Amino acid sequence: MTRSALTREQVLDAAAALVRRHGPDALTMRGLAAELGTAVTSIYWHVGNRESLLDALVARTVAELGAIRPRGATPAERIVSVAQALRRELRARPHLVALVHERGLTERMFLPAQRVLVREVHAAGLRGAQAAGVVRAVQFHVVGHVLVERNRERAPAQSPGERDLWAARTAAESADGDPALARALARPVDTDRLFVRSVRALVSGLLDSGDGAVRAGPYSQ
Amino acid sequence: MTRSALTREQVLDAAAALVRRHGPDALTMRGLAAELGTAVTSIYWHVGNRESLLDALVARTVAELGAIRPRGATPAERIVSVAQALRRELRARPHLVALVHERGLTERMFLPAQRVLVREVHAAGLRGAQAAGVVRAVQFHVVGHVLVERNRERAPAQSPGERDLWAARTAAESADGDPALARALARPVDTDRLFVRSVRALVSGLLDSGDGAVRAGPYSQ
DNA sequence: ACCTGAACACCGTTCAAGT
DNA sequence: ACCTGAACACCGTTCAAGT
Repeated sequence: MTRSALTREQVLDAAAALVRRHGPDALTMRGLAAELGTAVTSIYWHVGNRESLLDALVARTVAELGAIRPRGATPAERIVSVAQALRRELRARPHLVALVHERGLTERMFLPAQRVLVREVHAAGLRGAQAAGVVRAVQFHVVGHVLVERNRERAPAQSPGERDLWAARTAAESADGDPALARALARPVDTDRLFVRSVRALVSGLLDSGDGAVRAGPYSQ
Repeated sequence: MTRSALTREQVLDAAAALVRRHGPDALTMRGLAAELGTAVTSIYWHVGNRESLLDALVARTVAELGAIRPRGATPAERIVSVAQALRRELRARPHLVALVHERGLTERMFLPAQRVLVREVHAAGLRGAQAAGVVRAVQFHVVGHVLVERNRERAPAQSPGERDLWAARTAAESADGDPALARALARPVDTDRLFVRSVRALVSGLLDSGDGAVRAGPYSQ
C-alpha cells in the first residue's frame, strides 16, 4: 500500500486515527511506522519527533473547533446556548481534547467563542472591563465544567464515592437532618441538567449586578 | 545509609519527595531504587508496581485535604470562603494534585467539603434536592476553576494568545466597538479576582432563585 | 530530498535464585 | 519474609549510510 513518497499529511492522518481510536498512549513511533509501512526514522524526517507530532495534532484539533452560533431570544439565553454548544463540541472529541488539555491549550481553543460572547454581553447592556469580566467568568465556568466532567468519566469506581458516603447509615447526621438531600447526593450526577442550571445561575448573577450579588465581607480580596 | 530493612513507608516517602520536587515523570522505578540504595526489584516487593505506587501517593494526597472551616457572617459569604479555602489547598500541591487529576479523583478529594457546604446551604434556607443541586454546582465550579487555572499555568506562550488577539488592529471590530473591553481582554487574567467574582455571582444566582434566574427558553433541556 | 538499519540509552516488569 | 541480578520486551532518538 506504499504507493508513493510519504508525506507529512499522511503521517498526521495516521497518527490522528490512532489517537482517535485508542488514545494518545497508543501512539508510538514504532507502531505508527508499522501502520504506514515505513521505517521509524522516516517519520522523524517528516515531523521532527513525537512531541512536535502531538503539537501538530493539537493544533489541528484547536482549528477544528469552528463557528458557534448563538440561539435564543434574550442575551442571557443566547450566552447559555453558546456555552452548551461549546460543551458539545469538546465532548465529541474526547481523546484529542484530552491532548489539548494536557498541553494546556484548552483556553486557546476557546478564543473564537470569546468574540461571540462579547456581542451578547454588549446586547445585555454591559461594556468595558465589566463586560470582559463576564466573558471570562463564563469561559472559565464552561471550560472548567468540561474538565470536571472528563475527570469524572475517567474516574474508576470510587470507594467510598458519593453514593456510599451519602447512602451510609451516618448519612442522616452528615446530611444535617435532610434525608431528601442525602438521597439526592447519593444519586449519580445528571451533568446535563447541572450544566444548564449552573450556567443559568452564573449568567443571571453576573448580568444582574455585574459584580455578583454576595456582599463583600471581611475576607473578600 | 541503608540501616535496616526497607519499609513500604520509606518507599512512599521517597516517591512523594521525588514527585513533589520534579513531577511525576521524574518518578522512575530505577531512579527511586537508586535514591533508596536498593535493587529495583525490592520496590516491587513492597508496592507491587508503578501504578499502585502512584495510587498510594494519590490516596495520601486525598487524605491530606483536611478540615475546611467556613468563615463569614452570611451563608453566602461562608460558602464563598469554603470555595476559596479549597482552591488554596489544591494550589499548594501542584504536582500531587495533578496526579489526582490524572487519575480522575479530584471529585473524590472534594467529598469532605460537601458536608460543610450542606450545612451552609441549609442555613440559607434551601433543602432536599434543590439544596443538593446548589452543593454540586458550587463543587463543580470550584473544581473546574482550579482545573482551568492549572491548564493555563501549564500552557506555553500561546500564539496568538488573548493578548495578541485583542490588542491587534482588528480588535476594534472584534470588540464590537468597545475599546475598553478589548484592553481588558488583552490584559492577563487576575484569577484571584475572577474566582471570587464568579463564585459570588454563582452563589447569588443559585440562592436567589434556586433554579437560576434565566428564563427557560425553547432550547432548555 | 527522502529513506534506511543499526545502535544507544533508557523504560517497567518478571523470574529464578538467594538468605 | 525480604532482597538480588539477569533478562525480556518494550520505548524515543541519533547517526552514518544509502539513493
